[in-house]
Amino acid sequence: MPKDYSLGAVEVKLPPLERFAQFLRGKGKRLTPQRRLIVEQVFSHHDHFDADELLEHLQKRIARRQLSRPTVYRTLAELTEAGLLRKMTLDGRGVWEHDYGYPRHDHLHCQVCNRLIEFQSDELDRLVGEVAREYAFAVTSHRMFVTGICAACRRQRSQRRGT
Amino acid sequence: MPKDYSLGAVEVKLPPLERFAQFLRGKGKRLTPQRRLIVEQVFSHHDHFDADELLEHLQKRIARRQLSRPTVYRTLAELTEAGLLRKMTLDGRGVWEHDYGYPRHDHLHCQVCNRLIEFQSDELDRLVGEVAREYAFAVTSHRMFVTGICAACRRQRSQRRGT
DNA sequence: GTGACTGCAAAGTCTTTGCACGCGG
DNA sequence: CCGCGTGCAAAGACTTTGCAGTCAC
Repeated sequence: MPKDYSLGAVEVKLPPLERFAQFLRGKGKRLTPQRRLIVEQVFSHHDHFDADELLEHLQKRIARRQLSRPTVYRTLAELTEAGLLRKMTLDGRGVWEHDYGYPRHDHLHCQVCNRLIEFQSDELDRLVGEVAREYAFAVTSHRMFVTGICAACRRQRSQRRGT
Repeated sequence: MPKDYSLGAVEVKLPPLERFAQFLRGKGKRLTPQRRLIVEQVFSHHDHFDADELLEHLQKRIARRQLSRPTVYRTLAELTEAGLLRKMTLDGRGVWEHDYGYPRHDHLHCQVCNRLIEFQSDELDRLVGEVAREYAFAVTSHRMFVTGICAACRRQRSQRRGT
């Protein structure tokens, strides 16, 4: 039987927005309409996104002058600090993904369609620990990106070639 | 016996400069003093570096107006295209490392001293292949960064704490 | 000699910051 | 009503590009 690399779920006590509200309160910060809007959009579906994509989606929902680019960056930083999001860098630009309520995972990155496919491997985590032990290295986290061509793009390519 | 995660060597037919000269000739390009200088500096020792560090080192060797920042970027791109260097992105800035004559490897990244420690794991490579097969994903390459605190920095920290 | 290469200056891309007004708690 | 948060404009960090003179071949 092939191993299962798909992702399970993680128990979560609070919805993201409430968790964020809690975090903000603890810091004497405020839950503004802008912050609320961003959290709702971000957690409305599971996806990876950059600041531009997020801003674009949000500006379909509201008037432009209710949400600016700096606020998007500022709020994404806060959500990351709060542990709701995880930030990574792809081709030199920031990309965020869900962290809160989402299990540890790594990524296959399709260089054709740019899609990120998530997978989980306990064996990989174990291996990281093993290597780290060898170097007396205290692991905080790890990031693995496998670059290549995804199944869908491979199919399209072979069709175009007529093979 | 603990496994060996250190790096071996790779057979190389030509010194880096000659290999680059070959590459340039094949493209109708020229081996200028600037390109020669950069290759010599880059391959004078094994290290990771960004454009600034490289330029700084080079400007100790020559007058400033003999080597500009754009030329550094342009040459690094050519060396990468030629397969002599590999480029990665760390905290949003470009970092290059030797590729030609150097085996595949992954990195431990110390978040205190910023050092990159290289390690090699066949098991990791095997695991990547296994996951990719599961997703019918055609692997081009992979990048793994383990973030944490290296042995040296851990020692310093415990000394400062008096433990 | 000629077209590739260079330095310079300027532009580009993505992200962050200074500031004065506005509003959440 | 205090001071955090916002949008705006501008600055910043890093990298790339246009151009005219220069040089490798």
